Amino acid sequence: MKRPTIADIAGRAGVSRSAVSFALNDQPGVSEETRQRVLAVASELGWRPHSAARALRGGRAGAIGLALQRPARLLGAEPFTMELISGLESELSARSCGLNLQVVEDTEAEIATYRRWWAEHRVDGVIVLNLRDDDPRVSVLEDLHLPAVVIGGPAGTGTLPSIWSQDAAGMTDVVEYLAALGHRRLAHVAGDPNMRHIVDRTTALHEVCRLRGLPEPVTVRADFSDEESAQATRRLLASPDRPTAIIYHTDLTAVTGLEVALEMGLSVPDELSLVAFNDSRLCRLVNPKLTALAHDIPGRGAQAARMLFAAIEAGPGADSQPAEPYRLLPRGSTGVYRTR
Amino acid sequence: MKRPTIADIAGRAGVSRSAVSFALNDQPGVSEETRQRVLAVASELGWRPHSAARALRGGRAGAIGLALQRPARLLGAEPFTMELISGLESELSARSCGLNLQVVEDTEAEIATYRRWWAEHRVDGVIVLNLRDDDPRVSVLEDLHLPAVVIGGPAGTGTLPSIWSQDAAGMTDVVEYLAALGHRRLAHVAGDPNMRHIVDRTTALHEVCRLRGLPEPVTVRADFSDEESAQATRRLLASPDRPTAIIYHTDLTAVTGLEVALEMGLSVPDELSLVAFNDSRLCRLVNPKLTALAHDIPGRGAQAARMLFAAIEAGPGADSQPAEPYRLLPRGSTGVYRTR
DNA sequence: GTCGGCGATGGTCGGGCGCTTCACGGCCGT
DNA sequence: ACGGCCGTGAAGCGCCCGACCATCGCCGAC
Repeated sequence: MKRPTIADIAGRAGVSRSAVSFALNDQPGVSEETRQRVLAVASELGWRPHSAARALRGGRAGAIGLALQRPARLLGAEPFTMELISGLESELSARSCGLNLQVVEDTEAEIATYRRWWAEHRVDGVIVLNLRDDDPRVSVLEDLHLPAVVIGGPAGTGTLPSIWSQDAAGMTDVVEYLAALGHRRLAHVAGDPNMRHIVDRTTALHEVCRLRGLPEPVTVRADFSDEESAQATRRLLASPDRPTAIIYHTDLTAVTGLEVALEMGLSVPDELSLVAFNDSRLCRLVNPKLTALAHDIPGRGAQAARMLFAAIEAGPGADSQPAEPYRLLPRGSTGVYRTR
Repeated sequence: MKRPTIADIAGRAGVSRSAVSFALNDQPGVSEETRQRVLAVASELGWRPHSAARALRGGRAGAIGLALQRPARLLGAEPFTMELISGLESELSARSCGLNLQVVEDTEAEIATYRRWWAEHRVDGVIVLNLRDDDPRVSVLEDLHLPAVVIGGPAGTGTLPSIWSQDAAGMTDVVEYLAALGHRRLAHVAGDPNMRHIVDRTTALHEVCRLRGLPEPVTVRADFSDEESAQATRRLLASPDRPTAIIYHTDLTAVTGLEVALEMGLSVPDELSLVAFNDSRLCRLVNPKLTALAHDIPGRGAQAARMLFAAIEAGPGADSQPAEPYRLLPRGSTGVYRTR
């Protein structure tokens, strides 16, 4: 079984290759009758354009790239990535555009991947995750003129359009909700403090606490591993003036935190309230169910894809957009603080 | 910034384009000295082969395909996919081969994707997941002569090589372990009974129970959703001769089952033992921790990638291989059955 | 009334994207 | 003179598109 080419179609339809090309691309220059004949032959032969030939001709690669920078064994644990991908795909498949995935070790490798994709003409644009302060990826992508959409921001993305999750607003909602429940000593188990969204949240947390006259909150770092999160929680809860509410930067860390709290004999939510950024089934699987800040990740993926297509077609200079705000979903893990 | 081509290198190095090509591809026909000069210029210019031009020339597309057939919102919940991908990538990136991802609705769409990938020359081969009985994907891939490796099997994969997880052996281990703990009434919360591995497990379960003189086990179906799994568990536990041990087909369904059991006031493991196929952090997050059948999913991904490369290079007719066997990891959710 | 010119229509031709590779051709040593 | 060794030229992968060309109908000039 051989792949048909336009030459095959041209032969069968009794016209030149150019005529076939015009007909298949809805270009003027062929009569309606010829066009129909060509289309009929093409579909009969099951013709599809050879993506490499198109790309070589100077057209699109017909794919976008996504580099994932996470330790391999942790990628699976968080639903975020797959949800984002499924959102991306919903837009991509509508335009029959492929998705190129690459798992990379670190930022350096990620940049190398972008250069490679660019030099090899493999992708028409990329989606950038987890923006950091002074992120070197931004200027590389600008230099390469490789269309890109950053998820994160809005500051620090240079000329690249971005989708910024409203992390400060989300954190503000949480703090006000907890304050309304009577909580005063808050703690924050955060991720990598180089991440833009972590900074935004931390800043907002301290800001709101100050405004409302709450004591200075504690922010501790714990990345994705169970151990770090468990240990961070253990330390927070063992401290003399232990917090009455803890906000976690992911669902996974929050669930781990909950286990630790229960292990230490604390009653949730009577003695300790817990909130997770990122909602997922995980939050509903545990007991009590976790109060969470939910956002529509597939929706954000779709939005990113649409923006990327716009950037690919229209060139740089597109506008950044806010993502849908977080929705606070109160569940069993938060409640009025009861002094004993 | 323009991408350099071999013509640019040829100009700078003062040789012909063919000489450059020979030098860059370790082909004979250029002197060592020229080769070094060319390589130096190439790396100075940051040259990389234009993947489309190579592919057009008749070479490889330099990418493999993975079609994921799952409802979008469920894809994220299970770590399986991402772990598999990270395993694939570990081999792919070593050969600087890309991964094309496509989320599809159903088998029909998946087949259409294979045809498209084939016709568009987009991938050199594909990985096929979740083999079913009389799987129509197999014959399509055979007809297209598109190299493929099936994860699942070994039966029913036609001429395609496969990696077969030893599901029957895994199930046998579990049953014997449970029997040794004194359990006699077993139940099995399984997934889609069209899936090959589900059939293998179910068959093995019934077989072993028969051999050991245990009563006929119950198999009920529950796919990936929380509700189905919860309901299946509830029904099993409400039946007059309720099982003393339940085996779940995924970590996620098992965790849901555990929640239901605790909700119904059963003590785990004293009154009910639970086992999950597929280990993950989820199993360790809950209390008691779940006994699980673990297997190395990234390892399997890597194995699949290696087999696919072999199939791409050597043509069809490669051998199927067993995957690493499941390892039974006894944890807190299983124990001796205590009659009350 | 006839005829050249002209635009529109519907098509063909061929080059070239970047790369590989086959066929050949100098040049040297034997 | 002849066989390596190095190196060049050119073709061609499949597709797109700018350049070109034939035909025809229409119009105005004579």
